[in-house]
Amino acid sequence: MSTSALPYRPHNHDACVAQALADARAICQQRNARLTPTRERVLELIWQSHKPLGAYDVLAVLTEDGHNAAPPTVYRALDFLQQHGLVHRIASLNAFVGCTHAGKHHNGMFLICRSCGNVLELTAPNVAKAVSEAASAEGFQPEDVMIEIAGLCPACRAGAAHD
Amino acid sequence: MSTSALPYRPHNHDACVAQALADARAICQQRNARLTPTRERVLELIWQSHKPLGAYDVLAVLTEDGHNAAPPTVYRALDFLQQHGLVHRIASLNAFVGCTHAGKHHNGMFLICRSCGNVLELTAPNVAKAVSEAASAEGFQPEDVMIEIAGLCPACRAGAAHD
DNA sequence: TTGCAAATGTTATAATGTTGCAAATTCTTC
DNA sequence: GAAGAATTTGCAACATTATAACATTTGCAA
Repeated sequence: MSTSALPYRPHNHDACVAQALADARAICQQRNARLTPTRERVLELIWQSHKPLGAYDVLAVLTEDGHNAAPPTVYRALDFLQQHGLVHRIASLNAFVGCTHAGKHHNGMFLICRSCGNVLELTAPNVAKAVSEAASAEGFQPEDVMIEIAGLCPACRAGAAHD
Repeated sequence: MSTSALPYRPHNHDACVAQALADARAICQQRNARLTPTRERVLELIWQSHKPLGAYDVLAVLTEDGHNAAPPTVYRALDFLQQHGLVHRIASLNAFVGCTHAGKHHNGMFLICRSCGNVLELTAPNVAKAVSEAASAEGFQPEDVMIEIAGLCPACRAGAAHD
């Protein structure tokens, strides 16, 4: 059992990844989308790291795997995974994280710890509502909402307290 | 008077730019920060465009100006302007816009029209509050909040209606 | 089994951003 | 005003992130 780089609540991360992959397979089957070996492997790699993973990080691992991969290989897989809501791109980091609410169409809100690098995805109805109201007040029709919050996670706050 | 690429409310854009520059000068003076000619020119260029401007777009204009500029020239100016709250970087576009609330420390919320490319900066207290509450509920200490909303601005919605 | 669409391989290149060091400029202090 | 410190700029090279274009292969269906 791997226990490093956990998000806020401790958990068995291998099981967590396995679950995510199983969910992804189910979602893709239901949609007649092909979760090919490369795509699945990329998803696995992203899930194994709770920290956002860059496209070239993924590429490096694929190369270690013996996979003869080039940037488009990775970006295509990532596009696919994004389209099906299986991963999110964190724009402020140029990196990707596994989606913890796979399948549902949603725009997560991301808490990004600047110290340990972990990212927590949240769905905050109040935030979504406030954003939607603010946009409406300007006559703006929102389609894609991106909320990324950098700061300190609980663990790192505690650590920083007794530096 | 230039009237193209206006944000949601019509205005005299030249005056708008001039005001932004005057404000910037005042802010920098007050802080003993040096708004050098290059920095000021970059700020001006960004303000002249209501659409976000990429670093290399800025660079191209500086080059036209006869300024012997390289990428670091632009990025350094942009860093300076960001640090003093005079411009914002829009992460989802890798581009920069003039800050409409210069001087005040704040995290704007950006409405980005996917059709015309204009960006409106908003301060929405309800959104800020909801975000802060959601983060607190997770024990997370927010430092930098980034909210970027892509969608359709009022003008483009109207246009799209009778396509 | 042929034909089509989707997915992948491959090469090259575009777009964005950074590092490191030297030269010039501005500010400070005497 | 001159010496020295600090900031800003010039400049070259390079690093990182992402895409374009086209050929090839694979999976699936008629």
